[in-house]
Amino acid sequence: MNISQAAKKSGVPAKTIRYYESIDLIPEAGRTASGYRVYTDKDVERLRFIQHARGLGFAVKDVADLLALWQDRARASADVKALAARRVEDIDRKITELQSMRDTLTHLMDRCHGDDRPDCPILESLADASGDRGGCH
Amino acid sequence: MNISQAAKKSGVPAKTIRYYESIDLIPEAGRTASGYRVYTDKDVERLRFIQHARGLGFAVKDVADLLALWQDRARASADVKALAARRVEDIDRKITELQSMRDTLTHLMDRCHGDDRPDCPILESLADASGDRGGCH
DNA sequence: CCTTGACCTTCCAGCCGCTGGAACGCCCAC
DNA sequence: GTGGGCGTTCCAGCGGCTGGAAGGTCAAGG
Repeated sequence: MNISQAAKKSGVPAKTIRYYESIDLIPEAGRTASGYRVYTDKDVERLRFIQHARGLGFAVKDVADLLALWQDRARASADVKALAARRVEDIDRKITELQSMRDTLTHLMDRCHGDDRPDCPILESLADASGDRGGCH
Repeated sequence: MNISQAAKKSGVPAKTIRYYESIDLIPEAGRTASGYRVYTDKDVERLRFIQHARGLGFAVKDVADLLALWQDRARASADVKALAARRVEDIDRKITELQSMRDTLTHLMDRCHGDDRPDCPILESLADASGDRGGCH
């Protein structure tokens, strides 16, 4: 199967497949006599695995680790779980940060009348903001 | 005041200040005879404004818009509020996405015993994952 | 047999928001 | 004058692709 079929089956765009090959996330694909890349169902399976891991937000480097564990029959599931746990920590940190931004913004928006007059607590807060976070409760 | 003092006062690293100048987020700084950049308290105020807006996750382009509104005495606070509202929508989308990743991961982790045996629902799910999201309820 | 158009290839550039580093100049204290 | 700590410029790289140019290949239709 050629690259666009592999792309369709795996959900990974052809350009991205070539990119993954270039960074050695996937092995070099086979080639036809004329130089076209050729993919097997196994390759597609690997690409789908990558796609799912990326969909959970794993960095490409971590995906490489996950792939290695996946291939390793002697793996310890604890290693996989540890990777997942770190990813969850990452996510939690990000959610907390976003939530804090959200709180600040909605707090300021509540105080902004949002009409055609120039007075705006949002801009005032950006200009003042004595402390970085939390502002003024 | 020179760039490192402006950096200290504003919280924006010197390199980043130069970068902001290069992308025209801030006007070209004044210069001494020998070519050193010179900053006023007003420049620092502007940098602090930028820093706070970035801290709320506004893209640099949006920060430019916020700066323009800040400078514009005839602004409508509604325009500022609209920018903030779009930012909140953005944040909500991201939080939702992260939460969904988190849910999937913790669900899988609960099912992974995490010992030295190789069996691992996390890897199995990445390999199978019939549907992209949600997996298997 | 030739053309057309859809595929494939490579390589280079750009996105965002910095950040690091090289190679150089300036200024002040000792 | 010399050392070290500032400043300057410019170029490269991070992550994870994505777009586009320039060219080769392939199958179908005239």
